[in-house]
Amino acid sequence: MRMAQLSERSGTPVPTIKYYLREGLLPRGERTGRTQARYGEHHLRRLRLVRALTDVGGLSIAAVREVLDKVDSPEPTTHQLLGRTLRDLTPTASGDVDVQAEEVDTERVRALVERRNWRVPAEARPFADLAEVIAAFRRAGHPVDDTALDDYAAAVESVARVDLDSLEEITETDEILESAVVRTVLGDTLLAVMRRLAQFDESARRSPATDDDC
Amino acid sequence: MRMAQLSERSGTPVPTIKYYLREGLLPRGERTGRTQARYGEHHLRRLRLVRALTDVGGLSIAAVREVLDKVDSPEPTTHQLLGRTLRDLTPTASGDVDVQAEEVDTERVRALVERRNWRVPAEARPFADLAEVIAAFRRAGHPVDDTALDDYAAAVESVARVDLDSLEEITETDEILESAVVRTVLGDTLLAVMRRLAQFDESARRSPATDDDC
DNA sequence: CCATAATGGATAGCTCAACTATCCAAAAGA
DNA sequence: TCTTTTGGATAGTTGAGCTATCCATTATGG
Repeated sequence: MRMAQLSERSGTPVPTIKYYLREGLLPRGERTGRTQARYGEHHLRRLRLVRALTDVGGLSIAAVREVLDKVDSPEPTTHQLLGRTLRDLTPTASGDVDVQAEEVDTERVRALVERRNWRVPAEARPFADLAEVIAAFRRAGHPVDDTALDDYAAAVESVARVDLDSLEEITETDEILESAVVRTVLGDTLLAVMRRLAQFDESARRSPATDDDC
Repeated sequence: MRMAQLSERSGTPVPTIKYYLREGLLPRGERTGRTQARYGEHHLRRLRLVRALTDVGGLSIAAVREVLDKVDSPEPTTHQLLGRTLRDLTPTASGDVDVQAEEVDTERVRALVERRNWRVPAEARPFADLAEVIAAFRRAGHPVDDTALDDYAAAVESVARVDLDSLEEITETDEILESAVVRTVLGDTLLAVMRRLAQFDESARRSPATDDDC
């Protein structure tokens, strides 16, 4: 297909597609002439993937390029590569928060990891990220206590089991990484939205009053 | 204290504080002269709150202003106000995603809510949000099945119970709304980061190989 | 008490990300 | 043939989130 069709079928304006081509988010089409090119279903899929990661997942163009580079990497999908890819998907909008966690926060994360028997090294990216988030709670004047942390940890453990189960169902090995990225990034948004629904329900359950509030 | 001290104690540049004052994220200080004003601990707390919500929570300035307006609203903290405040904290980075969910996605959300016995009306904001996220999975070529949805729902139910428990511990009624906002917004980031750790652990648990990968 | 420095507020400017518009030569279609 | 469309290159636009400048006033040190 040509770019116009790619645009129509994906709902993305042609100039935006050209921009993605320039930025390396989308591979070039197959050249059929000096000023002509063809695009296939693969391009359409990739384009829809990019839109999902940016629009719903909230990733920046630069972040999308980074993870797609890994997804396209030719090396086999080993546990290491999977781990490295997931690790770099920091959910903080900017990603490069220069807020440094204090010693006390890092220590709490270390203790949590030990309590949960998590096999993650203290050098792992999300390890430091978690310390920073816990520090942010404290600085905002609303610290989280260890009980809540443990409860949250138990919840994400079951989430992670579902995540890994979903990946094991995938037979095409070259789709595993892409699926892991999509399910992790969009899954963050899904869990956040679902949490609002559950909060809403739990709040209604605890409130004795009539609640016909939309 | 004066603005210079407010800046130093919060780690925020003076021009940024002035910007927040203009944007209504921070109340004006108490005027002590035609070109002088005093700021108190309340301003410092509020400033740190703003930084946490933007830097770590990923909220836009406009979104922060909206939720702070509700936090500052003089009406008592009823269940309705709490629900309305939490409802409007859409986690999607932009918030105003114009991607429309299809009928099939909305129907799946309706069925999920029924299976879980959630007391949320179909007109609630997160209801439509969830349909949109599920649609995004499908369009990206990696649909979620109902089994995963149910498992995620069970996980967020326990998260929501922890959330509401934390709120019940708060005695100062005028702090409940602020705490709900902070715990919800920063909690999204915390859960996402913790999920990475749990994925990392679960992956290591399932992989027979040696994994000294950072 | 006077000179100097700092302050709060208003206004305008800057920077970056994410597009969007224009142009052009070549190719496609009528 | 001749009009339209295409892909690619280049430059321009928009909005968010700061940042810099200016000025009258106020604090402050000698």
